[in-house]
Amino acid sequence: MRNTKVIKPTESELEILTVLWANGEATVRTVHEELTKTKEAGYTTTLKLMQIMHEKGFVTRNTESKTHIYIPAIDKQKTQLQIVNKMISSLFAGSPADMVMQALGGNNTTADELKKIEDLIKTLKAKK
Amino acid sequence: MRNTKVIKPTESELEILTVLWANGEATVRTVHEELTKTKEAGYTTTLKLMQIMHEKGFVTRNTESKTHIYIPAIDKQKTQLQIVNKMISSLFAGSPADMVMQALGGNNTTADELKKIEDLIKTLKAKK
DNA sequence: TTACTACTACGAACAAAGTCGTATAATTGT
DNA sequence: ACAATTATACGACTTTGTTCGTAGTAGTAA
Repeated sequence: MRNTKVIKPTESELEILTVLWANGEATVRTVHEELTKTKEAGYTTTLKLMQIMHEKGFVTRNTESKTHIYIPAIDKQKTQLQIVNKMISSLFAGSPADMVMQALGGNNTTADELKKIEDLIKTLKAKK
Repeated sequence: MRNTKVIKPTESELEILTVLWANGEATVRTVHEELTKTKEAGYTTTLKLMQIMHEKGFVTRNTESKTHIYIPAIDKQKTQLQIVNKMISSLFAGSPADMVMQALGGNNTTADELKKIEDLIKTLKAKK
């Protein structure tokens, strides 16, 4: 049961996925309008990116009606995890603790958030 | 005092910087041997990348002897923080805790690492 | 029907990153 | 001195990501 298929969305693809994850599904038009709130982009550029994502298997789509509906095909958590892990290995010499320290040290993390992490660590330690 | 020069090393450049940061300074040979512990790469490829990094100002180098010595020219902490923060905002809706949970949720964290993070949290909580 | 609008498909152009071969020069060992 | 080794420099090529124009088609309104 190898579940180690490497998924590597690009920066732009990630932006699109974020919209799809938030909406469950969306048309190119919807995604495009969401994206252009933040940055410039031509409609056909967004379209093309989404078509490529379809080829890569990052999304599926319903083509019954003329206007296609896109659905994310890769898992949000799993994708996030892969990206974080990659960053840990390329930027933090493989030490999650080092990255966490940057993340927590550099931001004003609320006491509430710290508590959540603490609990998580307790759970993880219990599993060992 | 705007210190917002955007530094965006590529994936490969980050790997090289990590070696330089760890060693303080290094020759191409040293960096290359370190990299090839993890992945395939030709020597001249590493060399070229480091030359480009020099052009970009990511490193300086001492060319007194034939074998050049490369020195990181951008700050480790600052670079890491910048990249981590960008990821937190673009992929984790601005919540460091969410990202940390992803990072730790992967089963590759040792008990030792967990301990370090636990200590860090204690320290942070004490500061509040 | 005809014109208009909204959509998809697709190729071309471009840019950035990474890879590598080759020329050449300095250094080392015999 | 000469061959072997170890460097740098640099151009060319490949791959990947991104952007966009254009053609064609389906639906819509007059």
